[in-house]
Amino acid sequence: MNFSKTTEYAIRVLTTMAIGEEKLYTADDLYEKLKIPKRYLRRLLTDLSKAGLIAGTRGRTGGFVFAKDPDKVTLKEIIDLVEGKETLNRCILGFSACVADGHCTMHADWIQAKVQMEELLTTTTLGSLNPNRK
Amino acid sequence: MNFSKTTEYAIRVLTTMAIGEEKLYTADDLYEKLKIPKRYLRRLLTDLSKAGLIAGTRGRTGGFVFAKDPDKVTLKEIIDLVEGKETLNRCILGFSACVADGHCTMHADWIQAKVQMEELLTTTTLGSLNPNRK
DNA sequence: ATAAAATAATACACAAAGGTATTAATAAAT
DNA sequence: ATTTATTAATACCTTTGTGTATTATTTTAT
Repeated sequence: MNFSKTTEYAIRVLTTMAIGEEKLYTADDLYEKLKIPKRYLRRLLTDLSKAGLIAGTRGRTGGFVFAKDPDKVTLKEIIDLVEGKETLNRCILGFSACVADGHCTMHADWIQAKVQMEELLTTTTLGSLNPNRK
Repeated sequence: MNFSKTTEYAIRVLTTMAIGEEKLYTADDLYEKLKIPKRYLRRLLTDLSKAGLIAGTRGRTGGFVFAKDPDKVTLKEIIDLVEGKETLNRCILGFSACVADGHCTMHADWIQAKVQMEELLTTTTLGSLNPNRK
């Protein structure tokens, strides 16, 4: 029941940028704050800006800016982006094949638990994670 | 929100053995039925028998037998065995560090979803997955 | 213009998970 | 005893996620 480290990194970076006071963050700023491996972080930032979630400007006064409305970016979006869409579209527990060959024997409880998780992922936005709001 | 492929394999093998009619399964039987890569399956079976969930006997009439009461083997046990105990003991979403540095900003909804999942994993036994029971 | 400070791109290195190949050991059937 | 069918053990290969190194590009300050 895990997401990849990269997904974790992405969420931490984005929440930091979406919630924090500052608007402009350099890669080094984020490194100091989050201690995500420097070079890896750089690449992640480039990917996130390609995806349009943040925007990077180069040069001496450059850095990254959060480029969306925090209330409109859901965790599901981020997961889909980093891990690929199929991740959450699989059988309960994330299995690609159902357990008891052919018939899915998962009970209503399971379906409910899964739906609840997905519901949370699609309704939880970066903005809603802000502890200073509540 | 995935478990490893190996965990998936383990659960499929064990449910098959716990629920099925036959008692003795050779590695080839299980391969035919489940199409899990042959050699990898062999190794998994060896691991599962070392853990005491199944018992293997060698020789011409050999094979593997399910060695426990299906009603007493939980999914959590299997996951812990294959992936290690920490897997489920991490922050919500499986993250090792909380999202907004220091304060866990996850709402009660999240905790509830996690608890529900864990509850299901500890209460769902192999026996309870049997579609012929209900 | 030149230097400095930042991102961008590309290629390489490492480790773990997944999967394969080979050989050894065991036990029953003949 | 020999053959056959099985598990057991070990070592290797492949893929993917993670992390590093190097170099190029852009922009501003001086």
